[in-house]
Amino acid sequence: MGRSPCCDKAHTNKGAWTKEEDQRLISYIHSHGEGCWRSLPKSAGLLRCGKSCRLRWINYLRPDLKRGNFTEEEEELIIRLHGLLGNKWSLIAGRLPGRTDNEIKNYWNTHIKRKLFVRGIDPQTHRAMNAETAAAAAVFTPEREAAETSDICQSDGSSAGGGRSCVDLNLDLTISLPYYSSPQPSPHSDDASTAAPAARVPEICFCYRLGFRGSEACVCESIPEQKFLRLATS
DNA sequence: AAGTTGGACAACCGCCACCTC
DNA sequence: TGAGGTGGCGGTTGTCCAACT
Repeated sequence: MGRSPCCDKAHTNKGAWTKEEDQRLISYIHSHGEGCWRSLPKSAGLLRCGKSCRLRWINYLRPDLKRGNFTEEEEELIIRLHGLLGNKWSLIAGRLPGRTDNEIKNYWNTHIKRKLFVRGIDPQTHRAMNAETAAAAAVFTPEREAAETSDICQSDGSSAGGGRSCVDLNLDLTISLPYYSSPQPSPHSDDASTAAPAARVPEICFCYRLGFRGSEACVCESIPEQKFLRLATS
């Protein structure tokens, strides 16, 4: 006995989405929010698998998606993150606002892989592929690391130990509030600079980061004091 | 002009982890 | 505690289209 199929394949559409299907999905999610993907197609009047709806929304229809070409900065960040995380596309996507794991995965396979090959670097191991290129393309030596880091890091003189802080390269993968190196004013703390690092929280609605949108579930905008509290107390 | 090739990207598939009962 | 349901993830495939022969 195998697992039950996620949907009735005999009565679902496959392939490219039509404009009408997109519109149905968008309007349904706008009025009901994300979630319960299994029952969503039926409720929204779509002849699609729930998984397909989720994928279409996350990878293409979400309003906060950043369309268009990847910038040099994004590309370098992806390479560095891939070197650290491997094929953890969702984690990498989490560090690139507006980009999806699918988009990054595709970009990696079509652009970056080739570029690394040209450089003589194995895209999987991020190491030189042969002895000839090893000397030139050796990675992760302290000197090279420092030189490459300078590309995506900026000197702001505010951080301890050298006065450097990396731009959005927080690799803390624990489930917690994000940490920012530069102090940000917060209504929860009178003096952010004197607070312990763990207590410094930025002004970001975590409901939003979890996928809630505006009026759907989040009331942070109307009650600023509740930012973060919903996650912590629920 | 027609056929072929290859790049780009959307979409699907199967597996896994987590949650609920 | 284990079975089933569900969502999420990564790998792979399918399709479109432009460049090339």
